[in-house]
Amino acid sequence: MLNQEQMGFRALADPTRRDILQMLAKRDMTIIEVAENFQMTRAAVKKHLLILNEGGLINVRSDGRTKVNTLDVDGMKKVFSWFDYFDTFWDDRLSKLKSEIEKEIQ
Amino acid sequence: MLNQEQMGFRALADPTRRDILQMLAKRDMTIIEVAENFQMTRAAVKKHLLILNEGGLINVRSDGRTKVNTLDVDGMKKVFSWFDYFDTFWDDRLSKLKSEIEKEIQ
DNA sequence: TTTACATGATACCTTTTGGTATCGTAAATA
DNA sequence: TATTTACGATACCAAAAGGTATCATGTAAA
Repeated sequence: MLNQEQMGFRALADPTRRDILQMLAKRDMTIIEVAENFQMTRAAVKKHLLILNEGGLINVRSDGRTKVNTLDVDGMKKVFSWFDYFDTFWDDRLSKLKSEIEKEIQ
Repeated sequence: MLNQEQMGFRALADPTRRDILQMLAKRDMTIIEVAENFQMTRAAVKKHLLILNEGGLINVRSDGRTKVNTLDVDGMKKVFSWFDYFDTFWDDRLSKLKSEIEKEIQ
């Protein structure tokens, strides 16, 4: 098995899966609800959900006979934080934040 | 051809390519210098550099008979900014950044 | 000019990926 | 009980990904 970081990035590599994440950011959804938004079969959607789960980007909660897919915010953060390595290059974003915070502090 | 966002995420999906990006964040490198850091052939590294270039994450500058690979900061930012969609979930990261910057300011 | 060097390009191979079709199962419900 | 309904699992397929081996090319240096 590959490491968590790799599984996370792998999960993000597919446009369908990125779309699913954005959908789950709005609200939790069953696999059927997710599949309604795509033209592929439910089986294909299921595979994407599996990969998202393996990447730690979503979780599944049981509710009776239905299963609800939810965004895993911590998993998302972990992938997101890979970019921290490049913080020195994000100057304008950082300085914007910085000036906002400076204002806030005063 | 696929869109730029997709090509960017595709480029980030491979661990070798993410390593290359981190190396180029430290300093510009020729393909030979990059290849010294891996056990695969130069041809394989070349393919990775191509995909990184197609994803807009690196640029290549000619210098005599050598070619120098450089990080494309703007391209990196574009992929990075995909995560903006999830800003509502990043609260604690923002506050962490905030406290770091506050320390810096003092 | 000749030779060495840095790089690119192509053919080929194996594994992974993204998809379909199909079958199986457990829980609501008529 | 019988039948939907929500879901999972598996076999299979075509295309893409990641790698090697090999050959070609342009530039620097002896």
